[in-house]
Amino acid sequence: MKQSKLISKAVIKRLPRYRRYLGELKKKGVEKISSKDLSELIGYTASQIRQDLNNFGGFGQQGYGYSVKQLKEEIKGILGLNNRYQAILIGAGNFGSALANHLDFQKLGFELVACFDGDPAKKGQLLGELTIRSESDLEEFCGNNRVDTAILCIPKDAVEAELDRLYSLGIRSFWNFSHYDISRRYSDAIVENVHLSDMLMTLCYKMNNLNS
Amino acid sequence: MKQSKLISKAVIKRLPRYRRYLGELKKKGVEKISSKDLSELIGYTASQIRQDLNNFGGFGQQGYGYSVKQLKEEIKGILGLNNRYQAILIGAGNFGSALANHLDFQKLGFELVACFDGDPAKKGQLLGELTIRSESDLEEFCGNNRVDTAILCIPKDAVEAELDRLYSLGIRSFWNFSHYDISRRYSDAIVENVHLSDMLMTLCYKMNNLNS
DNA sequence: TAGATTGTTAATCGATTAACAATC
DNA sequence: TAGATTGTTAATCGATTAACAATC
Repeated sequence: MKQSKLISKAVIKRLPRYRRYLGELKKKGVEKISSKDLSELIGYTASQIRQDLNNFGGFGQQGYGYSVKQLKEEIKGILGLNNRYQAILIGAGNFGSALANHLDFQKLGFELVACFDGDPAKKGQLLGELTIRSESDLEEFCGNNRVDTAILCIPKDAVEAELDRLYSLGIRSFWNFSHYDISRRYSDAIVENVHLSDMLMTLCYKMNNLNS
Repeated sequence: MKQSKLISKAVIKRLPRYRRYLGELKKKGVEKISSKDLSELIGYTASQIRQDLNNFGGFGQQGYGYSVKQLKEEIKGILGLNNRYQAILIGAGNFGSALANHLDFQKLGFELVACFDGDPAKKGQLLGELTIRSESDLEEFCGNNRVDTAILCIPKDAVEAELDRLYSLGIRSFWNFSHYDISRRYSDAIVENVHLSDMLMTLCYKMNNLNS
């Protein structure tokens, strides 16, 4: 991995898709693949694939192609999926529960180490393998454990106060399911936003504009 | 709204954000806003805002700015949020329930008219205002009701068979939470993908590459 | 009228695609 | 060696930013 120059956002967004398709190829026992064949599978141009991969180093071999296994590992490394960033879940409602139950955090570079909910009735309940903690135990937990990331599954109105708490506890990385604008308040925060309603609106737009 | 030329994807992706901020301004009672002021609020350049809006028509007034109320309505119209596209939910697990309970479909151009789940034990249970139906009632329901969109909240392995069924029932619009590649199978399908694990990987990458 | 701010054209920047020499 | 396919440079395309004339 060379990666001296800055990698563009567009490239980074494509990396998980590369990883996914390479994983499938590997499962099928495919050992090598050319940019052309991968192109047909994944839906990027062969040229773009070679361009993308060469941001990080020359993983291929002229006249041969790319080793599926090696390339998959390289991309894992680039994405940093071998990390175990410790994440806490804030809000154990429908969305929070869905994430906790269905995402394979380990494969994604994270470990879910705790979840918190403001509803006293939920305290002590099980969410997957975790016991739901009271919101008020947040400071104590963060004092005793390293916490790298907070997953915010709480309503927009509750985010600002919660964010201030988390930030003051040293947390700088957020996976945000609300529409609250974290980056505006803390410019040094690392934020990934999931705006589901925006996505559904985009689908609505597409449906409206089929013939164009 | 003129919209003779084709609107770029980049512009469309920004529209929901415009709508959101304009909604907030309207709530606060703000009547007009200049591209410069909106720029500081929303985080796009003033130039970009004017460029974006002029794809659809001259909504502003020189020397004055934009009417918040009018602009919000225009954007609603462009996105097509006054529609009531009839959507059905396939899969009433954690994610499906989260969507059904927390999204305001009416504001997003849709109406959730039914939900289906393969688990017989769930049949008849309430999900919000809807009663969960059996997967096997899908054909009958689609025969008696207009269905514009299917929201796929089922595991990847189950998607292909289900997709074929839905497609054969005439459904061409999909909100897809799995990693199954719908567009590859049906090139005339309108698809919006939500790849949560890809997003989390992107966050992982960002955390790894803070200093660059 | 003078000031403000749009609408729009031109300039810049970035990302994708095409081409091809390098090389396995 | 000949064929295949990469790595990389150059060309194209698209999106963003800057500039400014039009105009409210």
